[in-house]
Amino acid sequence: MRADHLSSTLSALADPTRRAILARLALGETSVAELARPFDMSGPAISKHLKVLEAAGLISRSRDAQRRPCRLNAAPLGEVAAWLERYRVFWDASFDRLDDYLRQVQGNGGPHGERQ
Amino acid sequence: MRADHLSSTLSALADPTRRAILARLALGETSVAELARPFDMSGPAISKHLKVLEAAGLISRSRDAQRRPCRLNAAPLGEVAAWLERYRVFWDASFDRLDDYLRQVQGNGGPHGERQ
DNA sequence: CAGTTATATAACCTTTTAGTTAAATATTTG
DNA sequence: CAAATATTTAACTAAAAGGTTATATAACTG
Repeated sequence: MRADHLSSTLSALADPTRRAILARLALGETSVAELARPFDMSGPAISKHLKVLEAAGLISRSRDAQRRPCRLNAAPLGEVAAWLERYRVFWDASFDRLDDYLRQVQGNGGPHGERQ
Repeated sequence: MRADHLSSTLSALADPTRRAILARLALGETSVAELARPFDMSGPAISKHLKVLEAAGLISRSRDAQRRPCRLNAAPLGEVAAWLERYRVFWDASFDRLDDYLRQVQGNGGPHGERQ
């Protein structure tokens, strides 16, 4: 398991089952059984996914009779978004054009740089 | 390796070495050797990290004599940001307060629900 | 063309991940 | 308290991840 928080958050998110669980939880708190329903997967497998999400701080669990309802804790997603912000300029279309411009000017692509 | 694009992007990002490589590339295109310099890690290890980043579409490589300079390709980061947007409301402070309010009103935390 | 530099691949090892089934635990209900 | 329900833990397996060293490839340089 990785030490830093951002890594464990990203690692937890890098699984479609876990992202689907978060999407369900965005609709509201619910039980493990209901979270498991959409998946062709054993209960213990879901339980492990929930453990990963909990370890990453993305969900928290309470108690309701036999049920252990889960709820979304989105704070770590905010940290991911904050990390991503530093790169926003790189994927904005305006920057793509800026980047092309800089490469032309600086000639980093060589004198015959692909003009597109 | 996971099938969907978002998963492989998040998986590629879930490693501090690879994120550091991206941070370096945000300063501009550079060689594998220079990317490797800050890390106490063999060349092949870095080469593998670059392969993971390339497979996720986060970098692309060109040729400059013996060098294979890498450059940042931030488009997949944009996809991550787009995915995250759906959750922004959940980590904004205003929502946290709204959520507390809803729990009090609906009594989901039980009649003696933790008031704090 | 021999040597050097830069990088990639092969083969291997260890740890982690993601799943399984069977058994244990916690809680409610009759 | 026995049975039922909801979930977790244990033990196991297979595959993937992340690292290593040794070797191969590609391109330049004398």
